[in-house]
Amino acid sequence: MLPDQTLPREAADSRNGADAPRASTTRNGLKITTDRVNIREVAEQAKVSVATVSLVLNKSPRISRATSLRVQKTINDLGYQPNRLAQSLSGRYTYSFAILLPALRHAFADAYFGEIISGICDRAGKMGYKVILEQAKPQYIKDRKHVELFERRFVDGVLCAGFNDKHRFLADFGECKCPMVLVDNKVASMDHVVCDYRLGAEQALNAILQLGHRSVALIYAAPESQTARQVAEVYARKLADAGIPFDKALTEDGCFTDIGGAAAAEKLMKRRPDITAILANNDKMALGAIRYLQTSGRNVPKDVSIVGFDDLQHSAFANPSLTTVHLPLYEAGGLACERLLERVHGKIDRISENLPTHLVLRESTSLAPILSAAAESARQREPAPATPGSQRVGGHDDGNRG
Amino acid sequence: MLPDQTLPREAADSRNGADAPRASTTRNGLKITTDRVNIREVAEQAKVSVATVSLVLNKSPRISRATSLRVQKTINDLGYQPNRLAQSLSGRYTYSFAILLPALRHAFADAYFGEIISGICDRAGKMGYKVILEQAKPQYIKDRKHVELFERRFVDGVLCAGFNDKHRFLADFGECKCPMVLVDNKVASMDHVVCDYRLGAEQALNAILQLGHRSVALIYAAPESQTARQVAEVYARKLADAGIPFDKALTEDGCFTDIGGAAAAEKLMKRRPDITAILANNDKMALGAIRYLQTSGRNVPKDVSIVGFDDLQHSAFANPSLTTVHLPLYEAGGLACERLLERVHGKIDRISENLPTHLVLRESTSLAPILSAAAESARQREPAPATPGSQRVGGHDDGNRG
DNA sequence: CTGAAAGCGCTTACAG
DNA sequence: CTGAAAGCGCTTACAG
Repeated sequence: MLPDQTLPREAADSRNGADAPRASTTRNGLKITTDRVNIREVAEQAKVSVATVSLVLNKSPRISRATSLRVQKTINDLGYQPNRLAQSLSGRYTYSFAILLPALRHAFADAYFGEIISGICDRAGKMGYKVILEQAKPQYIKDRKHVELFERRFVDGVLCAGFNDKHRFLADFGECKCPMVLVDNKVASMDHVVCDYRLGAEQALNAILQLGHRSVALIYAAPESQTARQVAEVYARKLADAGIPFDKALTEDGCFTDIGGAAAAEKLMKRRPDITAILANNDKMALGAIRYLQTSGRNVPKDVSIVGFDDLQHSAFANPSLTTVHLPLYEAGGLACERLLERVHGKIDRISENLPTHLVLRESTSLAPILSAAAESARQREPAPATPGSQRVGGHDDGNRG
Repeated sequence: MLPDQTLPREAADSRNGADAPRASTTRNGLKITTDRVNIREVAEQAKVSVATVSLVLNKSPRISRATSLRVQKTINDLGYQPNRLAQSLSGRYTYSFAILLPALRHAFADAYFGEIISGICDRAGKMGYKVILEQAKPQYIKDRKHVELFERRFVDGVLCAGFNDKHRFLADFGECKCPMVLVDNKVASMDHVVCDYRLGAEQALNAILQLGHRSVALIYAAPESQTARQVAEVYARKLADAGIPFDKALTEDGCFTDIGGAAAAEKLMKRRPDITAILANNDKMALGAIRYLQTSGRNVPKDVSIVGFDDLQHSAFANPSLTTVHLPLYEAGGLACERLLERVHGKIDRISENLPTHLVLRESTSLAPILSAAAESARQREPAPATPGSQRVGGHDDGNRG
């Protein structure tokens, strides 16, 4: 009896050209052809019809156990693998999804997108799906390549990350009834799986206010992004709740980039040198702000505390390590993938998920300077650890998903 | 006359279910069906055979200009898009490549791989190829999914990044005659496109030695990697050339990670407190080393200079910004993609490319402390710029590719 | 429970 | 220069 996991055998010799007639030889008592084995050969060898092999392949309950086992054995013996082009051409599904990103330079090198992509790929792999990578460059959209993805049968669905209200082409998917889900973004009433930016902003501002900061700035980005607007809203509300009136001069656009974050921090500090804390809408802008503050002679966190959003892997290795709102981007990617498949199968017709965040307290935040000075005399100094420890705050892991 | 770039028209109404008989109506004088248009309908409308449409589609020179134009117009009018599953099933190519990465956690969030992936995707898009993402997890290899990529006709070729001599499964591609190219790695005699790590190491060590450093450490990684071995070789040779004997105690494995880099720096500095410069085999380890040095009370670069390899985007935004060997990873990905296509088409049967590097001088390097002290008195201080400037050294852009 | 046959939408010799 | 026909390798009603 053969072991359970018989590996497919490779017919290594290919003396015949691709167009030569299929030459079959008998070796080890098994029929082996020099070309790829197809379903017809399996059928012949197992003495059943091609239809039966197909049904076995697709685990149809209509096939008797005996027949199924016999066919299965033949499949293993011959090392048969169904041609997925033929499967998809005849069948309903391509078993592929596309990830569509904005037209940023070297977009796939961005750690934010990388987390989402990793989450999607891992989950897709487990579901038997392949993932292709696409970027929405202007010419791409003009040529309607995003719709072509479906029309030419490349994919069953698309996962979009990094888009906002301004990306009007997103509506094309809805018009074509093409399954599409936004990951970590909301646009109109489209399907989405997002991190809870409101909750994240609350967690960040609770920490900042608790540390005694009263002059708190916001480096925002892309007012076209619904999640970014939510952060701005919570920022205004939480300060108001603490008796601090909203001041537009304390907010600046950082364009989601490190350079933009540095530039925004510079404008803010020049306008309001009394700022003692800055909340940034992502880690890159937060790190850019730190960079500016340090090169302008300020100490982070003693002079100014910084809080970001994302919790990218290298944010823990910055100096100082970054206090930030952890966004479950990897999980959002995976969940979007799963829901998208259910959507493709018609099991659900609406995707709307909201994943909880938590704050990761690291070195870039401290007491407001005025409190810090008071506490200084009463406190002992401890050496900083080599590897930055992180403290998790406000985790809502009981799953308050919408 | 219709404009040149007529967009395909969508039959927006789908009152008929998917399985309803194909309903054709006439609107605007054009035949429009509620289902996807296929090649047969184009042929009927253009009053030619299906074969002719196919030949027009594939720009065969055997079709007369008049016929070609007429068919082309019908294609535009009907908004016909060939089903690529059918094209690939009948034809020779899938028009897809796979990117295969090692089984690291969240591998796609890694900026190093991200640069390579971006380079591949951009070039593949221009070549009309799609790119799918795969990860070589243990079970994946055990199930021979990497070979299945070809056997089940998912792809025409595979681009591998991040592997080394220990990844024995790479040989499977050669046995199956499956086109595969290694990006930024060499293994045995397999096809590859690499950055010139020898040149990079020379550029880094030239700079370090010129700054007067004599006690120079190396944080290496993966001796199974041929490129990493090359850096170690050049390190030993350049020091020897400068009259500094090789000392194993000055080298430590950093496992290619930031944590590993920090740990390696700690071991090195405890063993040899006199070290004034460290060369790390990648940026992550370099940034980890900086992190350790700073938290242990040392100043980078005044006490210890650090040089990395990669030039990742965020390395320019570290504090201090990182002096590093720029690896043309984006370009390597693109070139590998291009060569792989030539290999698939049988135009070449061997890929071996070597791309030049250059050093980017930033803030993490300075004169050796002893020289620095001497120079101190004679030098004026300048304030550091907000955005770190970079100085490019040793660029060999005249293309000395092997 | 299984088989014969039509069909998915293309490409590619082969004829003319 | 163009067409009729076979074929790529599957799936899916439809019969029995």
